[in-house]
Amino acid sequence: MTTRRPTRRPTRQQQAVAAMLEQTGAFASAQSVHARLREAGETVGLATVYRTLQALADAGEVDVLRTDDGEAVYRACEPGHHHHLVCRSCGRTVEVEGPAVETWTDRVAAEHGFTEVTHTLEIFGTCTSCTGTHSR
Amino acid sequence: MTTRRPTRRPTRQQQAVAAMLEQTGAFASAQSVHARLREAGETVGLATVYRTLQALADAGEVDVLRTDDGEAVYRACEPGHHHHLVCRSCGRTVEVEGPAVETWTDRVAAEHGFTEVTHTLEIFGTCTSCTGTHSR
DNA sequence: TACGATTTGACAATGATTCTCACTCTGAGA
DNA sequence: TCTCAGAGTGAGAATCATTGTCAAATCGTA
Repeated sequence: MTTRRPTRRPTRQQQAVAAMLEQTGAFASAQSVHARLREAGETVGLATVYRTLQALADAGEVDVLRTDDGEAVYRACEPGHHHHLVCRSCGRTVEVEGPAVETWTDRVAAEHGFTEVTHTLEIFGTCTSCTGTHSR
Repeated sequence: MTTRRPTRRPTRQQQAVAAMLEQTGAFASAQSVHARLREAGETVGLATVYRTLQALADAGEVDVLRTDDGEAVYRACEPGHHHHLVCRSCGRTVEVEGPAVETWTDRVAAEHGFTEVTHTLEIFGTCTSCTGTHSR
C-alpha cells in the first residue's frame, strides 16, 4: 500500500534517457533530449522521453526548472536540496548550497504566518568560458 | 495613490488590463485576466491582453513568474527588486526583501567566476487564512 | 513457453502563446 | 474641420511544448 512501489522496469529507453542526462551535465529540455537520443542512434519515442523525465523528476533523481519561455528543462543532480548557478550562455551549471538562505526563507515565511514552506532559487550569470565570447 | 507614470498607456484596453491587475492583487495569468475582463463587461481581445501584460512586464510595472505547469502569471508590484511569498492555496502574495540573499547570490556567483548575475527567488507556503481550510 | 501487466510509440488532442493582417482610433498638421 | 499616417486592436490562424490515446511490443514470472 504505502510503500508499495509500482513495479518499475528498467527498460532500454529509460536507461538511455537517464544516461543522456548524465552525460549532458547541463539543463536540457525534453525536446532536446529526444533530438540528441535520435542523433545518437537511440530510438526513443517523444512521449516516452517526457514520461521518463517526469518519472525521474518525481523520484527526485533529476531537477526541473522552467526557462523564461516556460519550457521545462531537466538535469541529473546530486540528491538533496540545493540550488543552481547556471550560465545563461552555455548552460554550464554549478550546484550550490546556502543554509543561510534556507533559514532566511523559513523565517520570513513564518513571520507572515505561512506554513509548509518551500522555495525556488536559481542564479543566472555568464561563466568564465563565455565571458569574452560574444558569440551570442 | 495612483501615480500616473509617463509610460504610454493611453488606450481604454491597456488601462483596463492594468486596472484589473491592480485590483486583483494576486498573480494572475493572461487567460484569467482576459476572462475576468470579459466578465466585468470590458471588451478586450486576448491578443491585446497578452501584448499589454508583456509591455507592462518590460516596463517593470508588473512582475512575472511561471507556475509549475509553465503558465506565465503577472502581478502589479511595487517598483524595485524584491521577492514574493505566495500562498499556494489562495494566491495571496507578500512582497519581501532580503538584502542578505542578494549579497549571497552575488558572492557565490563571483566565487565561480560568473558575471552579469541575476537570480530568481520565490517562496511558497500556506497562509494563515488557508491553514485550517482544507477546502482545496 | 505462455500469460498478464507494464511500457512503448505514432499520432491526435490540448492549451498557452504568438503571428497575421485588415480595421479602428487618435493626434498632428493643413 | 478635414486628412493622413502610424499606433493599437482583435478575430482567427499558426506555432509549439506537452499530454492523452490505444494497439502493439516487451518483460518477469509461473
